[in-house]
Amino acid sequence: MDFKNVTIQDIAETAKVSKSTVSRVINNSTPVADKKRKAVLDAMEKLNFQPNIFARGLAGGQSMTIGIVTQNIGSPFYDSVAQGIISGLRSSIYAPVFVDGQWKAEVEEQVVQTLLGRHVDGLIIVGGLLSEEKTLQLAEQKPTIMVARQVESISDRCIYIDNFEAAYQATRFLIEAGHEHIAHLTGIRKHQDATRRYKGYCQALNDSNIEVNPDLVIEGNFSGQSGVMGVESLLMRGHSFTAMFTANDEMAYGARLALYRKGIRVPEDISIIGFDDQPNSAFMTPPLTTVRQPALEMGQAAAEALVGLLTDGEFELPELKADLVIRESVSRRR
Amino acid sequence: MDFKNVTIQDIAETAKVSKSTVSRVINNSTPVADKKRKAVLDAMEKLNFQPNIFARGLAGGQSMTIGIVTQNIGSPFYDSVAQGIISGLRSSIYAPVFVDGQWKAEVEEQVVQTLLGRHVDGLIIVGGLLSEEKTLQLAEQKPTIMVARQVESISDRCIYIDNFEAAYQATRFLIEAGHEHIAHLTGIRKHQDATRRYKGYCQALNDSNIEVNPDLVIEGNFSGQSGVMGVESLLMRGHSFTAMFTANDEMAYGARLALYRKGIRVPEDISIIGFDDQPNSAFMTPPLTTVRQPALEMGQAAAEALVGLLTDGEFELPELKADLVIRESVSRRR
DNA sequence: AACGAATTTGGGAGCGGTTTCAACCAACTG
DNA sequence: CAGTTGGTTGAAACCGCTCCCAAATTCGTT
Repeated sequence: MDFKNVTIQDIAETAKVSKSTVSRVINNSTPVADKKRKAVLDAMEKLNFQPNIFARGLAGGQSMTIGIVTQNIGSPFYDSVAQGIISGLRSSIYAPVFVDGQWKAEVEEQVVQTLLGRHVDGLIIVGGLLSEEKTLQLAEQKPTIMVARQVESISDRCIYIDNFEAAYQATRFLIEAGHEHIAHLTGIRKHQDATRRYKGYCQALNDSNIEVNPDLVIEGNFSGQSGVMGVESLLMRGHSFTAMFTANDEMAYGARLALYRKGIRVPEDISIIGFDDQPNSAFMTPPLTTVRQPALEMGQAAAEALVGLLTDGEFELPELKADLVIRESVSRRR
Repeated sequence: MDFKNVTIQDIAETAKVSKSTVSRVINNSTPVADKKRKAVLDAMEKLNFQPNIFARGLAGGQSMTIGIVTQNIGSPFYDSVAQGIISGLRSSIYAPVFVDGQWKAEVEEQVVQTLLGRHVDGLIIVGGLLSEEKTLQLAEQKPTIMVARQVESISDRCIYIDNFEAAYQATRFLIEAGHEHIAHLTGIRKHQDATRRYKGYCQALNDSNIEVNPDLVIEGNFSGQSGVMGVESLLMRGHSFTAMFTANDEMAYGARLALYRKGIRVPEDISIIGFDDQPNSAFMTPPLTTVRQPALEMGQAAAEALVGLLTDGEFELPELKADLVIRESVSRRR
């Protein structure tokens, strides 16, 4: 192919204009006579010109990249968000750079620094543990959108679903199916989402005049393993229950396995409802009833909003809602 | 914090040397007198200097980034590889940039171009459909490592497990457990891995003097849904079988669900063995016996090899093997 | 026809590094 | 002690692009 890199200078020469003019047509920054514009465009086409991103960054201060901080790319939820971001960015000039915060505040701070060091033009932070203060500070120096996390002071730049409400609905669904003794496996306490889901669960019970039984609430950590342990301790405690709500699907899988081991049937003996609607949940046996977070949409909306923010300062974040996907893991209690 | 960006010039001034010298201590390119080196280092420390990546890239031609092409970041296997790459790169000066090829040759070519346009210093391609010719061409112009894919002409730069062998072992395991009628749900035909796994399955049967029954082989597409459809057609065809080997875990989940729906027990009536050892497989009911691909290790090894290649031209790719993780989805046939 | 205003253009100074090249300096040789 | 030698150092060119500023051109007026 082309051996030497084609520069703006080369195309300026073949189009018989100055490189300033070339730069202008590339960036649409100043009107250029149609004739020259065409000449430039033709030359670019002919020479297969690709602007050097470093030179651009150096001179203009724009990197055309946006940094994305996720927590644990490996988990299905973060994946879907990432996919959404990718697709939301596809038609823009921005390319995503992903870094992983691993749900550790120090790591997260460090990767953000890396991103800043790479002069990303904007930031999307998915979840995470960054303190409100730091987040705010960050958002002030760099266009930032938060996904799946609510930060008071910049709530207009956060996109998230109402975890409290979603958990409330899930629990309510169980109650309406006739369940009264409903266990709950929580997520990690310091995760905002986990506590909101817990509160939604409590509220739903209260609203139906069912007292929250602390013995039926077990703290998990969002892992499958904690799901099996949760069920084991629940069983050990001896309080009977006919349904359970787990703070994510992963734990539901674990719970389901533990139950299987004990020969307890799902949903005949115990109903389970999860949270997230991971792709695999449709293939659990029985298929898991769960709360679907519109992860893909969230990512996409975040990306589009950020591009808007970067382009003309205008952006809009939709109100996304979680909804219940009803499958077969919940049975009606007579 | 620091308001204006600190440049090499600033630190040159406070250290009372020329910027050339500063550049030298940064890159260790030319010996510098200990005194000055220390002065420079101190100044860098004091001013919290961070070299401008664009300037570096422009002047030196190095971007300190490496491009990673995955297929469908969302799938567990690719995720694990990505995690491995991230961790393999963590201690290096290189930062990863991920792009998604979506298992589509055109998309893949395009994202590779994007990467090249961003002047990545090296490339890691995970899986993918790029033609051998194109791959070769790419590998010549940019240091490249292929993961989970074997390309003849640059096989020293590929890291993959022997899919044929792994499938052979899996099938053999079933045979040794006394099964003779073993079904197989294949992956997508044009994926190299899928056909190798299929061949391994055939070979294992042949070596045990069991004829491959075409009616027991169903073409799937690696999705859970294709797993349920696979089982449905298998059942429809009416040929009895007591075990099945699916080309990945996802399909095993689907198969398991379909069986559950028909009231067929696993593993009592039918044994299942999968491939990949996805994190969720340990929580299938019953926990899935499967072939573990050391995805994380592959990613890590690839990253380290690439860094080696980039640093001093030396690299080494370990021989990684898949191994069987035996859980509870296979039963002994008397 | 002449003149000022409004638009397009081109020139050139950066952006912040790397790298070549020549100058410098101290130590070593004969 | 002059002449080398080899290791350090600084000056300056350059990487490719953006953007300010002034020059050039076009246009509308009087």
